[in-house]
Amino acid sequence: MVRAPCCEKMGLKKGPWTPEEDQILVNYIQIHGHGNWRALPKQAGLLRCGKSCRLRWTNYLRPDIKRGNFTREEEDTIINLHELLGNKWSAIAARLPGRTDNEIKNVWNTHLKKRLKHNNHGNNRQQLIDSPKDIKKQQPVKFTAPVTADSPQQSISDASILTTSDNNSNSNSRSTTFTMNTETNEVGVSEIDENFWSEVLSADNSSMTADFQVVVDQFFTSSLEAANDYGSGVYDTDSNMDFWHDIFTGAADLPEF
DNA sequence: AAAGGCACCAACCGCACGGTG
DNA sequence: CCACCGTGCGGTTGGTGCCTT
Repeated sequence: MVRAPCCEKMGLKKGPWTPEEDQILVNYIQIHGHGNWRALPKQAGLLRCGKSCRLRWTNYLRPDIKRGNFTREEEDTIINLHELLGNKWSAIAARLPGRTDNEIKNVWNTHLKKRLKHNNHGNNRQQLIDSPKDIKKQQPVKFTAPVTADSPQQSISDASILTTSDNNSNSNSRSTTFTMNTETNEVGVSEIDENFWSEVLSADNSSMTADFQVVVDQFFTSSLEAANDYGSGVYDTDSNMDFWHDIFTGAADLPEF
């Protein structure tokens, strides 16, 4: 038994939105907020399902949407993030203010995939970009490194738990925990799995300590630079990963940036 | 000028997940 | 524990306009 699409109810409109419908939706949300999406169309007087309203608002009508073509810089960011995260469009969009996941997905499918194919014809790295999930099939990397600052000699043969805590406040102490799994891709390079990147990059900043936010931001910047360098053969993935692993686990201090 | 092919992108669909009663 | 509901996400579709023949 297949669930009927929500818009198949009698009288609900599908397809492109008219300017009048847009205006009704914008006016309603500006006054009342969106609250419950399912109840919204009825309250606003729209013959649409809640899902359609939410999509129209988040992908097109939201005031903070950036319109117009993507800059080269934005495209490069998408390419690098896609290399890190795979098809996690919402996580990528979280790093591109004003751009929606849908928009990024469209740009990737229509422009960037072709551009990469053209630029990296016959290159092993391109296989990885086309099918990032292949990484999961690889054997885990076996290496010994500190797990936490508290137990620096522990082995992390397959996974590690990273914890940082706010040292500045005992009473309001918080911690943020991420799980890091490492794998080897098809060209023999050690990589940290995409779920880790997804968790870190899409994490709610308010739940992180200030110190950890610095680490994440610097890690992100470094990863982008590294990804840029990789194409020219300069990037040493293994040493880069070891470096950041030590920073994350407290085995090394965060250097001056 | 007309027809067919192609590219683009807004919108839809199905699924997964978290919250709640 | 379970069912239901609301929401978010990623994959896909279909309409439109441009380009080529």
